[in-house]
Amino acid sequence: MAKKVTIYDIAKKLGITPATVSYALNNVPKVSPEMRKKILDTAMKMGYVRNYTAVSLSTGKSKIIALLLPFKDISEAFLQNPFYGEFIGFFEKNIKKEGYDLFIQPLYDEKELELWLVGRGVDAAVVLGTFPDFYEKSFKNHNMPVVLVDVYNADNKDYSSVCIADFEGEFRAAEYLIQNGHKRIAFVGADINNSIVDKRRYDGYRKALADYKIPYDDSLLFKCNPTFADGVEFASKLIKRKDITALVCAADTLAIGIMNGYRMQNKQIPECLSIVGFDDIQSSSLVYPSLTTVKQDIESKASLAAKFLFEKINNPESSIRTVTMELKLIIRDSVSKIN
Amino acid sequence: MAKKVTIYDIAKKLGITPATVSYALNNVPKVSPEMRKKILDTAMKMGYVRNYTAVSLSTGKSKIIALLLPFKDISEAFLQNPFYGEFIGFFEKNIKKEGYDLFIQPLYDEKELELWLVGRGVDAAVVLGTFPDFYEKSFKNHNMPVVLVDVYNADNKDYSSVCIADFEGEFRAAEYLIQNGHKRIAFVGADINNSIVDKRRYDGYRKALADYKIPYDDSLLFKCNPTFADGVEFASKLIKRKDITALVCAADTLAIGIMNGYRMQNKQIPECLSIVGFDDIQSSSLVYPSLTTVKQDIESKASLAAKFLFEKINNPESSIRTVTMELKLIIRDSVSKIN
DNA sequence: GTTAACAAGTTAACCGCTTAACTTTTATGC
DNA sequence: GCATAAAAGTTAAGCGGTTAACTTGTTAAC
Repeated sequence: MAKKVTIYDIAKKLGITPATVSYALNNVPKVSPEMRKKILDTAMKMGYVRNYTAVSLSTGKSKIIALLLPFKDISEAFLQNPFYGEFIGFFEKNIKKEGYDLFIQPLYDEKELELWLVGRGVDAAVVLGTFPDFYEKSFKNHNMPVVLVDVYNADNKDYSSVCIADFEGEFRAAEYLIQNGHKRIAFVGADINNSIVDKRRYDGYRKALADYKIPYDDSLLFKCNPTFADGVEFASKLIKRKDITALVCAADTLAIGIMNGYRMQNKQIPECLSIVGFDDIQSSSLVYPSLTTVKQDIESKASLAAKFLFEKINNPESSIRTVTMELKLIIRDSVSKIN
Repeated sequence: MAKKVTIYDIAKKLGITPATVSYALNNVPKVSPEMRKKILDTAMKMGYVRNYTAVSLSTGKSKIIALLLPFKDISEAFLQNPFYGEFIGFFEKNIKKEGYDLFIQPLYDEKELELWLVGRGVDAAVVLGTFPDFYEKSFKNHNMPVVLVDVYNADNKDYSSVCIADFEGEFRAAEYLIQNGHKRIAFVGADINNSIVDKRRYDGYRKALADYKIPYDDSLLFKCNPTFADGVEFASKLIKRKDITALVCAADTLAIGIMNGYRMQNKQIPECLSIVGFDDIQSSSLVYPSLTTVKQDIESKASLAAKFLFEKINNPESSIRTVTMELKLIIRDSVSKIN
């Protein structure tokens, strides 16, 4: 094991105090330019590497940001929705620029969260998707800078947040179907009484129907888990509804599952059913027919989240910021024109 | 900010020394059962959380394992191949059981790696895919416990490793095409002079042709980046080769891209071209037709990697272990029978 | 009845770095 | 020519634990 070089070693070699070395390394203007240069040079020559553990203990700042995923298990996030992987990549780039490192963590119970925030001493947190009460309790407790992403608890006006225009996005999706001549358009998503996100999307869909005077009744609202497998199963239920010609889906994974279910029963898409997804996951352009869907700009989302978070880190008194990002309808081949 | 509770606070409240508290919390048998209970109880009551930073500085062990991805950018891994997300999830579960946390990091240059290993004080590392020289230099230098996953530098007999039976897997893929009557079978992958993995797969393919006395010539070997986009482009080149009836693909992403390219030119798969992929990514079962491919057991891979790593962590003198995992051919709909 | 061994604590140094407060030297102003 | 301030360092305490070495009171052994 190579002996680790400390600021003491550097100080001894130069016949000065560790304090001076520390000041030099931190660019504190208390060291003469010549001395600073000598220190930096010998530090480099000796292969000095700053010990973050010691820095962290001493300053109380770890330069670590925690990213909390809305799943019990990390891989669930990556498998269920490519969104997370992409977001994390962009977000990491943004915080690395500022000298921070990222700890990716799944949803904890209260005790484990405390263990993390306090035990590992993270400086700040990004919360994705879900914001349980015990998060807030812990965050408040430790006065933690936090930014929320895709979180819709209206009562959380205490944190900056960035989310997407679900309502407008789904409005456009439904509108597009209407413009293609569809009149019996269904909506499928998670339980809109529990999922705020899907409720927002549902509302956008309803608004489009209303604006264009397309009749709606509750038989057009379906509930289904947003997963591939559940979509496949749901398809066989939907196929029986001969009146429905188009479907607005709250998630691409679900849409792709449904398409698969139709194919299994030899029903063509979009001839038998026009379908619009939500998210624009990578598979959406790969499946056949490729999926028309509502897309969000993940890169901007990540950089906004980072920006808001650093505002809080650098100035705890800075004001709360909230942004709702625009969505874009990506037109592919899963919608047919009818007359 | 809630005042952090330390072992000093606990000690003061009980009129004892911090040392005793530390011993109690670490289950060192130097504290009477009654005292231990009192300590543990008040620790809990006061909301004590162990400060890992301090522990780390004091013991030199951080309880952090670094996972090094073969990309410059984290998101590349997650987007390019779902394998990484899955592996990480399983691996994390395994190390969490042992009280370790995971730091996911992209490929570094030398200086940044040192900064990590030494600066953050990680205890051990898992290396995925690529093992650059400077990794080895740093690891040797710091006597770091390391396990290699999918790394094929034959000269690295110093580290435990787990990899997959590329040769046998691709042999089976080619054999399956042969059994379905194909005679002109091409292979496409990354440059086999640079990618050891794809060379192994290519060799398996060649062996199958040889064993079954199927003629081979170099016009059957194609080079293409293993990405969706490159696959789409490559398809237009392949379509011109009327003699080729089947294709062995070194990656699913590539295979799916090629399938897409064929569809764009109105060529049916598997009628015009039978195709076998490699990896069994999630999309492979979603695309149409679903992709026949070679699948690996990621969960076992991750738990083996964790096991080998802990052997080294707990006993640096433990012997090097190497495992090559079996692969399974998943038969779906992308291969047709010809006579 | 003395000694040795043990149980249950305590003491204090250490991990590597930061930083407020202090000292010494040199420059500045009038 | 003298007070004042600035520049460049030094000193030492502190961050929150760990742990080897020491102390003290009991118990067991012969």
